[in-house]
Amino acid sequence: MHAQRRVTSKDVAERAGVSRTTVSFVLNNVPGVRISEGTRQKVLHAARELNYYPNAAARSLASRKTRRIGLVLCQSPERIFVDAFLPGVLRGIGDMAQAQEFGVLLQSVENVAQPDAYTHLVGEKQIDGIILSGPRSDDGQLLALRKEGFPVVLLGQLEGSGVPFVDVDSVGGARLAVEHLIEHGHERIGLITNAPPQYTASAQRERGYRQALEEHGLTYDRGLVCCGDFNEESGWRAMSELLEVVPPPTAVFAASDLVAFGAMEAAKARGLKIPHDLALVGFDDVPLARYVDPPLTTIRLPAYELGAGAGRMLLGLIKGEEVKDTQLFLETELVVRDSCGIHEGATLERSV
Amino acid sequence: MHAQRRVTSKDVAERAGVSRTTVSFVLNNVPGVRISEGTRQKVLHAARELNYYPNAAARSLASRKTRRIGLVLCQSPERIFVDAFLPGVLRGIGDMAQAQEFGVLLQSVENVAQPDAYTHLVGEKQIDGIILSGPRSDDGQLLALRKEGFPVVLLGQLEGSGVPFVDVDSVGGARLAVEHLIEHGHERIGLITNAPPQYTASAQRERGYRQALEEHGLTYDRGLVCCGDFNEESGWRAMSELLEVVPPPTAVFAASDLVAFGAMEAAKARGLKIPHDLALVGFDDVPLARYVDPPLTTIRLPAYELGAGAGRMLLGLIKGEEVKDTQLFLETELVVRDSCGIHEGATLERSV
DNA sequence: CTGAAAGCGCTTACAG
DNA sequence: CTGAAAGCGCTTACAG
Repeated sequence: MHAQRRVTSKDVAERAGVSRTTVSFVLNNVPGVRISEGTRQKVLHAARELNYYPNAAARSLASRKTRRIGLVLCQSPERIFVDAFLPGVLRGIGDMAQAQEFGVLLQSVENVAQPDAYTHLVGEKQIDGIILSGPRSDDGQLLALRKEGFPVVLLGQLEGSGVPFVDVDSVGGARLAVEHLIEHGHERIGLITNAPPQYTASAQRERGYRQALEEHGLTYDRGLVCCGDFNEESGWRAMSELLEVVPPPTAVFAASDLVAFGAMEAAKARGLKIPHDLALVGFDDVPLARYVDPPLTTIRLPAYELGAGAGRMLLGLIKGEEVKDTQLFLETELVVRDSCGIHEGATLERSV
Repeated sequence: MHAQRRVTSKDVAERAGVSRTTVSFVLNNVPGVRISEGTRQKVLHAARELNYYPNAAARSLASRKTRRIGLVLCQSPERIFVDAFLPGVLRGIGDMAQAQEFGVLLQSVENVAQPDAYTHLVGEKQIDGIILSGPRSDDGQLLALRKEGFPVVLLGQLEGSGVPFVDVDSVGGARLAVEHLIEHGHERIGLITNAPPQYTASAQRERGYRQALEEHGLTYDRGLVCCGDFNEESGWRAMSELLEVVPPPTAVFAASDLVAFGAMEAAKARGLKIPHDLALVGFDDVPLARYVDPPLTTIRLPAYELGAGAGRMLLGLIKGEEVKDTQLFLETELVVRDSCGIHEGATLERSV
């Protein structure tokens, strides 16, 4: 069907009256090689006239570079959360790649720990580097790749692994949320974590909560901390527990919007009005945070920037540039809506 | 760094004591070539021992096949909507590709109409076929590719173009929504379209609305139809107009959840209780539809199946299989929640 | 500043 | 059932 003799660099060379070497030099803009402007123009012209595209396979084979990066998406328990940010992250990575004329090869993986989940991409030389979203410590391939010196950037971090990453500044984000509550007069602030404490992000968000309290002279009360588990249901349960505490908290920081939604429903089910009877702040700013009732005050994650940051870092690594900062924490932003109560007018009366 | 002499098919051949031809034959399972079981095992063994991966570039160059499909994502005005389904669609495509050992190359495109938005992928022989999401009629490249016989499958349709596609059965979905309302006693049912009528999906959803009315002996009243424009704001405006009509509709079908959210707020702002004073049904079932107040009854789109269907069709086309059904309409599903009012117990009294 | 030639690592007629 | 050899279309020392 679409056979029609392929245009090769030979055709371009002939048309321009030069060698294929020269064609390659000008089309790739090879540094350190000076081509006379006349020759350059002739080549460019010929290429355009013939509608020439260099064959990617031939190019890769000869140059040992693929001009492609792999994006490995691991289906983690945080999936719903990851899904909400995927479009932004994808756009960030895509833009960075495109700017350098790199392609993005997508690989979804059920289970990163399975033997050949994504290393075949490296073995087959399909890609020059990898962005791995949702790294896990039981992922043996990752460390192996790392040891070989293959460029890898994590979206999220793997503590102690030394693998370059870009991640959200979760500690700072949590602190932002809790400080906001403190500044508006709350002193008994409950925490519902986003996930069990073995998850890095969970531990970090708790740390931020703790820091905020301590910096403001409030004591950390273990009894005001409950564990969430990614979904709304866990938020419901956690909030139910918190409301049993005597005296109950006047505000709750739920370190995940999804968990916050469940928590919100639980509070409402007990007849509490949010924010009047209980202030609530979430974390993530998933698209629906602004639609719940009341709209949720939360911490926004920079999805696009995460993708762009990871893309930029990986591309730097691939090019052998000296990447100074291989541990990138991106700042979050407090999005004030109604659930925290500050729009209600008065801030809480200090009760002491 | 990670130089360590590459393992090639020559190494495997030597270790197995056969020629590279034979290695290629068994590793690729070339049909019509019978290799003795002994030889086959020797080769497989050697390959495993050496941890051999065939070089993708060399393979592509020699075979003229890339084993990759391109996924081109166009940033359309429906972006927010597309975003909500991207993860599912991606998973569907990824699963189909993976099953056939194909890779997925992602390309986001600002504007499909720009000259070389994605054809360079074809020119460079990066991919064997394309899935194009959000096709537009002013996309010249598409028709050109099509004419060359390059395998293309659309996600969404381009009427009259003859390009294979998989799409949602929008007409059927809209009918489902409106029939549901009719069956529960409504006779004055307003329509807020999801977008201006030049958009295919918009025209189709309106057609479904009309069909449902006519099949149930209700007359189509132009005065009960207002135009949405993708976002909530347009839904707010449209609902405001509809509520001016005398007598006003007792139910409204908003052919997009986002638009429905705006419409819902507009109705509430006028003091109407949903579903008590006005029933509302949306379309899309975006993730947040179940979280609004009241939870929105809507039409669910099969995101995963759209991706899987497009992947399967494209792979068939690439393999030169006879693809019987190149126009695939996927069924939607009615998701009954609270906004339509049927959970309120009684169905509306017929007023005639 | 430019070119001839080797080589990247496979697949695939062709021959036996 | 298996192998020798050409060829896919580039890049890249090397030479001039």
